[in-house]
Amino acid sequence: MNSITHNNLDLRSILSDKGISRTNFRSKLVYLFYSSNRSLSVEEILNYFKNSVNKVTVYRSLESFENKGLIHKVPDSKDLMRYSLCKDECSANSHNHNHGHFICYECNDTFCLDSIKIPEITTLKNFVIKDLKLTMEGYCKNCNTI
Amino acid sequence: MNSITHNNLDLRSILSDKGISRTNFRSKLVYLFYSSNRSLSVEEILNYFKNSVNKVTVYRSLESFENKGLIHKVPDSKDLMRYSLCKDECSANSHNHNHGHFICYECNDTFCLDSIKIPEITTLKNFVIKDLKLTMEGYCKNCNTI
DNA sequence: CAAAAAAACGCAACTAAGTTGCATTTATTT
DNA sequence: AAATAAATGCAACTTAGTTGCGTTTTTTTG
Repeated sequence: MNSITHNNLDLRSILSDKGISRTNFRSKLVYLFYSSNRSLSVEEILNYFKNSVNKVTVYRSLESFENKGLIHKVPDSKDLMRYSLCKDECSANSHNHNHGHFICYECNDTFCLDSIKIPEITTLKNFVIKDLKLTMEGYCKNCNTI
Repeated sequence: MNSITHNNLDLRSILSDKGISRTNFRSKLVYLFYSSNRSLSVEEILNYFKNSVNKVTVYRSLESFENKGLIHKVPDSKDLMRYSLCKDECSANSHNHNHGHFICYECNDTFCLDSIKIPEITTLKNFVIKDLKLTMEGYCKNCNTI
């Protein structure tokens, strides 16, 4: 038995299916993304793996995962690199990012808010909009202790 | 005659009025902001002054200008430090940033879009929103050459 | 299954943006 | 004008991320 599963999902086959080399570290990393179910920064990943992996490997693995449509960049309050698992509608060549993001001050997680549709801007004459980002910060549903 | 003016505005008295030390460099820097009438990055400021000023001085001057309500941070496509002159409604203790920003791919300027009101988010239960940013990227009215 | 090719890894060294401490110079206050 | 406060420049440092390259692991191919 050589497979890692999470919620009946064979995580190691996910790597092969996406065309990502199934190395020891990458298998563990994809497991970390699925089991933690939150956005991850490089620092958080390095802490999780203690010193058993080099930071260069982390950066290159994240880059590869992103290129193959497994994860995507999300905004961070300190403008660090941070990644979340892609939803089904993302693919290798086109990530679906037409949604808002919420960054929590407390847990530092970034939430993709698919329910928030970004409004169409019509009052902006002579400007060509190629990309549009709506980012919120505050306290998320888990950390909101008011 | 010891004053620098721009559009009948005495720029040196602006520094005194805001409680900012009126040094040689700071006088020239405030003039640069008013005369270029665009957002500026540290790199652009250093290039403008060639090597006649130290980067530390630039960083500390920008910090001081911001604290005194003269300029404010604006987003940058590469997440660098970038600043714009404040409008009247900004003061030392409260900057008015409840507006969208547009970043131009071509000239790298960032435009504060006071006309764009950020929509109220009501569908986000149990999240406490403390800050909200709407950022657009593309080609501005000057660089849009279609 | 073994050999060849391709991709991933780790190390060290590097880059870019920004920060800090401290001695010196310039402004402001009294 | 002297005393005080703030700004400047330098060098050294920090943090986040990148690059080159020799070695190891994985994947492909016969």
